[in-house]
Amino acid sequence: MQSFPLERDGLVPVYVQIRKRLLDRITSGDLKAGDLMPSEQEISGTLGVSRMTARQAVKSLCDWGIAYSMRGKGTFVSPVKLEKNFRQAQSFTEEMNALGFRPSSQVFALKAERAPTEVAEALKAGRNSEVIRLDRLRLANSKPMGIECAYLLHSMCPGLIHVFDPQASLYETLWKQFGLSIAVADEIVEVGLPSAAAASLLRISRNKPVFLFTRVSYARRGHSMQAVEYVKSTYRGDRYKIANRLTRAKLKLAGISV
Amino acid sequence: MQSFPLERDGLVPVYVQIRKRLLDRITSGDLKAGDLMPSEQEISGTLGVSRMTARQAVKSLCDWGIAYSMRGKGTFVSPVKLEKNFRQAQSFTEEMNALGFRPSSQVFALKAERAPTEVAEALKAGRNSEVIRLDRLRLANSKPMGIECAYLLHSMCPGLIHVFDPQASLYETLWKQFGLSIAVADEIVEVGLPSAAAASLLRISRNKPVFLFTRVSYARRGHSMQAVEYVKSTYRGDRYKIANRLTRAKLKLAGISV
DNA sequence: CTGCACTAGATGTATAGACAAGTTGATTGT
DNA sequence: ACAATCAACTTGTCTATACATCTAGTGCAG
Repeated sequence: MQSFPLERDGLVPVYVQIRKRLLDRITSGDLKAGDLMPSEQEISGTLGVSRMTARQAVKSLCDWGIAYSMRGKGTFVSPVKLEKNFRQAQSFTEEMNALGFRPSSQVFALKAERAPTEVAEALKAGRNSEVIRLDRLRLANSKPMGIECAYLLHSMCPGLIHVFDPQASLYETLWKQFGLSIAVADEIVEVGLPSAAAASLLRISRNKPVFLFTRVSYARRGHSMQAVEYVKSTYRGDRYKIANRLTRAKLKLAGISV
Repeated sequence: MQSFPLERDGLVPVYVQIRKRLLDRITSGDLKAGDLMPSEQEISGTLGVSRMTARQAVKSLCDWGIAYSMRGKGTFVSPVKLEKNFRQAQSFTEEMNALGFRPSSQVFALKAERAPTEVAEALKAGRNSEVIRLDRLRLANSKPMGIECAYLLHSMCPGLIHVFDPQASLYETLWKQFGLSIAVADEIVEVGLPSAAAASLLRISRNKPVFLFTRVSYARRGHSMQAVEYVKSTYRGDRYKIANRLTRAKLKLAGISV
């Protein structure tokens, strides 16, 4: 643990500073997988904070799966490596940037229309709700990766048609222009064969398997969680794969298995 | 909040009891999505616990995504429904049971062999490690769903070949016979076309797209996380889909995006 | 050498209090 | 009528303490 003093100016909570120091020791390799981390008492004494504050820092690392505690023994660094490319609710743009590819898009539809039944139901909107439809071919390093057909609730982002830059990230635009931050998304993944139009755009033959995604994204707006976006995507099977980390359900006592 | 007293016998922590009461109010519909939950002070006063204990109960609900807090306003029930069928690190058996199907298996290989290079690397075991290979056709309601080819470290489950019941759940056997509890698994999902053998077993033609899973499962044994199982699976694309819940990365301040 | 008791140290739980900071609505002064 | 202020209530952070429970080692009695 570095011993230079913590900042008590109230700008950054003390437990966040402690957590950052612990994370730095893990990412720098000073603390390796399976290593014993400093105990709560030790942190408390070294940095001059109460044990509960030290505990708050350690516990949040455990909540994130970066460490785990064993009663009576101590807290250890989790041996399962942290990998960046586990799919989060991030946009194609962010995902490709994280993987080191250069993302781009070709917009071939951007217009307002009545929500199809399937879309209206998924977004829990009225049958005749107006949506903005955005069809894009997605490319990484100029090679076609997939097609995305997005439906956005017009009421949540009025005027998107006029302010949207075809090369910009949709999620970034939603945030900067409309204050919408996509917090969670439910996604169904299926396999299939591409439609004739999709095969042509993706430059593959129609008998090549593809990923089919159906996604509903939710934004936190004030204190309500609002369905904002419905997307159907087709991605090339030879250029795309999904990495998932599966974790055992946490809840059994409570009767809900999350 | 029910007002009958909490049990202070130390068997069940007080904050777990409080959490259970809050969860009961949510699952029973007493508290609906978007509703304001009782404040920490209110819980503290009503149940006669300290505010920090009440807070611990509320915070764990927030950690699980069941509720969310806003400073100055209160804590609200999260509007996104809890669904049971989001893929966890559960076995085929558990998954099919949860979906209401009747799972079964046909074992067509169960033998000890030297780990192939790919398997040895994934399990972080020596080149000549002995593994147990278990090939199974998986069926739901007697219809073929997929093929799983599992490699298990022999050192972690010696004698599995003799005690394994072909109709039992592998994970259940690992737990009951060897004390191995699969805690986390990393999975790669790809799409492809089935091999001739796979197509025949799955009773599909070779041009039907399939899911290809590659999975490494880890068990917590003592205080170390040990790779135990390497599985390659082929699942029928017309009978299988994946439901994922994607959540925004929590960490930005700390410099790690989990 | 075996086995039991004890101890030091670790996390888990619980309490009581304090202050900071954000929200909301009522009150008060202009 | 309007605007600024204040009061009450919320969550967020931090401290100091206490006891429970589990682990691992030490040492002593047998």
